[in-house]
Amino acid sequence: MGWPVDGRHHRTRQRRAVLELLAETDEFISARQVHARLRERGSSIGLTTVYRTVQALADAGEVDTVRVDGGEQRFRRCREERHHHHLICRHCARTVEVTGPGVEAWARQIAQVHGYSEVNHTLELFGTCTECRQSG
Amino acid sequence: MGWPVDGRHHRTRQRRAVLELLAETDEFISARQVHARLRERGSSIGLTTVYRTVQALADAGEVDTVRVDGGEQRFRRCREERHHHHLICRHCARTVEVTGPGVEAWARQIAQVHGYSEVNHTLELFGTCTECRQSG
DNA sequence: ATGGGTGCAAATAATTTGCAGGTAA
DNA sequence: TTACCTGCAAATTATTTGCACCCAT
Repeated sequence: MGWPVDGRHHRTRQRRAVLELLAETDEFISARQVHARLRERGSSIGLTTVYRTVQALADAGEVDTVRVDGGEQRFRRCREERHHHHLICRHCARTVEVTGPGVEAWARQIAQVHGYSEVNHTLELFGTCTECRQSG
Repeated sequence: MGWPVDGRHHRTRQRRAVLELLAETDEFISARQVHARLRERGSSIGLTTVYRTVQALADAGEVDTVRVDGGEQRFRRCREERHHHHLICRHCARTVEVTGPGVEAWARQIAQVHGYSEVNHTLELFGTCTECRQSG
């Protein structure tokens, strides 16, 4: 919950590194990418630790996640506090956070009509960004 | 494309079996589940063939797919011709097809504002259905 | 001290691919 | 015939876990 600062968790070099990398990265990246980028810049860290760290951050709601085609999970630190969605470039993964005005209310209503409770939803937009369209 | 009836593809016992099972199944099921259910009812079929068949159907747009938490992919034959979304029970996978009136237009507009082209979106609702709430 | 953290190697899990036959058209 | 199809075994890919050791508190 209170991760990454909460009494029972240690502030280690590895976790700081992952957090820093995510803080300066604007696209959704996979655990393996986090691992690779950290190694490139000389930071010694194990892939296992990266997996554990990003997963913990996701569980704590500190980062958003999406599943891409191959079933791979990708992570991104959220800027918005409030609930929001993402517009993601399918080529470079450049991401914009957007909010869906009617969506939340619509979802609640639809769920109620069909007798479903405790609803939540996933909504992601995929497209080709300006730069990728030009270079593609 | 024109799958499952299109000149260059054979109508085999295995494909018919997968198609039939999907036709009578109302929840999203995984390739492994398709395989298991077919075997239960005595139909001999290889897991590989199931994977290839459901994937082909998905590519052809004959079935919808969602990714569940573990990254596993699940398939379901769509009833609706038009574009639609799903309200899925997170316990039993019972599914209802729903349409999001404003969502499509909203998505197009958001994408345009940010300069993204060729947009599509994924939108799924997850909740607990009436029956599962009572028995749970 | 000591309980959480780390990372290697091995285990899982989902899905794909190589290849030697089968079979629909 | 002749593509296309099937299925086993082996390979891939993403992610998790066992475990001995390390370190932040």
